Amino acid sequence: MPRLSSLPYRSRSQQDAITVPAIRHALSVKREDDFAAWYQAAIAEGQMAEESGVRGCMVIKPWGYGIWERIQRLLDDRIKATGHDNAYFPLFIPLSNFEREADHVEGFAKEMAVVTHHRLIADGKGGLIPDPEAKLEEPLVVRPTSETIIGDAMARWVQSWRDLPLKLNQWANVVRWEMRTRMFLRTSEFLWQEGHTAHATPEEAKDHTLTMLEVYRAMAEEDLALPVIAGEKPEHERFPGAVETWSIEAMMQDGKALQAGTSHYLGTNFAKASGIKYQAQEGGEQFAHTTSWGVSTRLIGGIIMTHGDDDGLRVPPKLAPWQVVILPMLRGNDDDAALIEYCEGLRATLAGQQALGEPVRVLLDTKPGKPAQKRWDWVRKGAPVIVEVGGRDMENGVVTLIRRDNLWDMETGKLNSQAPTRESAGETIPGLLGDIQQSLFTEAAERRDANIATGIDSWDGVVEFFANNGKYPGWVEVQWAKPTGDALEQVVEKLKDQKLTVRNVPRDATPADGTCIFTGEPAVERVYVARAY
RNA sequence: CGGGGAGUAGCGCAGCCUGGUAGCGCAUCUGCUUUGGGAGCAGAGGGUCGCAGGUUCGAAUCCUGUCUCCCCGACCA
Repeated sequence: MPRLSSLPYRSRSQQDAITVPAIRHALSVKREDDFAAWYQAAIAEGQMAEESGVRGCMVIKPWGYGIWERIQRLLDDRIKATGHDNAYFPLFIPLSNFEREADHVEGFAKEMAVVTHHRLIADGKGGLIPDPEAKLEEPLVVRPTSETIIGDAMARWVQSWRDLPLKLNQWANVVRWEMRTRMFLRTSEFLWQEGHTAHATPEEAKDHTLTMLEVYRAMAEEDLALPVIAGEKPEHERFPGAVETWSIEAMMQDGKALQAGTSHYLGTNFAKASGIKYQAQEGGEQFAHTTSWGVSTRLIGGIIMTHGDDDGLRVPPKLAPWQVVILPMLRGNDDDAALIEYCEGLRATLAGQQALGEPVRVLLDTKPGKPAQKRWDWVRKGAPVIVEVGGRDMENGVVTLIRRDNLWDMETGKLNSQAPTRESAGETIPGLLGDIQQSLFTEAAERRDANIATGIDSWDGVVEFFANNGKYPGWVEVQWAKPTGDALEQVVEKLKDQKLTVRNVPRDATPADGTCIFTGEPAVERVYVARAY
């Protein structure tokens, strides 16, 4: 078994930090001490979101929503590029429509919000109650996902083989009445994208399921700097009503797995439930084969727990609403105007350039306030590059530049800063943004790879790994015989006792060559086992 | 949904046991000082103590209910 040091203090430079005089970090809680509390502090201090007063629902603040808008834009481009059109379907689904697919009902029935009345009346005590006279003939459910209502539309829109494939996507909110919620990771209402397609053949539909899985992998790794493992979910983790469920799985800094996106091949289950039929080219009526796939605001939780550090968020440049924040050290005197003008020169230069394929998003922050306070606010929010400019910088024709991904000088315990000339900063910052995007990915990928144990060939070995590998143990890759039915249930129970789950069967894994750690039979595939969110 | 903990100023908390009408630190505002930087001094503003009932002359404090958050469990594309 490889010897693994505990997360999140993985990198060499961070380990060295232990010998340096105490650094005054921007957050009061450290990842190492209490990861859950750190996560909440990072969200609050990073101005991402706050509680709303409604169970499981959150207010996403401008900085957090700005990151979601960036994800939307980048992913929407990828979805359009793979031939999908956006549409919008209703929030409310008639109960009878929702009832049609049996597994789907079983999967979601216990977490539904139901609308039963359409009017309120005074209760005579100064309050309001649903008007008993205004009870809906048929209750409406708030969508937990839209397979059934989109299936209903597809049944109308698909008549002929010429109507296929039908490739739709919608950006929407959905509601699932969760028992236990966590900001971004599991909220009762969340924002997401759900793609729905119909195809003539199972081959084409399965192929498309994998196409979208690959879109998610690329989006996660290239845009979010989130290394993921794409693979198939085991039978018991399938989406209700799906024939195959695939996922991308990411490792958080506490070693837990986060399912970051899913893509489902639905067979003809929903086509049969909704009546999505077409006249085949060779004659005869056929059911379409459908797919669905989605990613949600949960991705933001993944970004926080992957890139965040003890000073708050570190937002990958591709996602940062502002990639560069210029902070003039305003003194409230006559010199300020010249300083702002000097900064504006850099702002205009950068705004006219491209980084990572788009115009640089640069903010000249002239909001009143103490410069140092403003700096730490942007550190906590995770702006990739912070440029501070004081009077002496201006005299010398330079600026003071801080990279959020490399904040501290570990030798001295002080902030790491460079002092390029203003002209040089204008030229190098676009490239620097690309470097930061890459360095965040590399750091996360190295951390993940260092914390996946391979070669464990027994159940006892797995138990030992999770028992003896510190607070943040990571994942194990093991081989199994892909049990089904009762045999699978026994395995799931065994895992549950250790708080473990099977994550997925990696798509690009080398073939199994050993024995199943659960049954001792010849293994058929490799799976990842981990604690999970 | 079960067990535990918690809701008092923007944030973090004390006060609650032993009811008498709210306090500390940070933040905010004003003034002065300071000025390569997460400042110092002085003064000031801000809270129907989660909400609703009850007990009481009087409730942040005691009782009941309820909402929300956190942790553990069950559940969870």
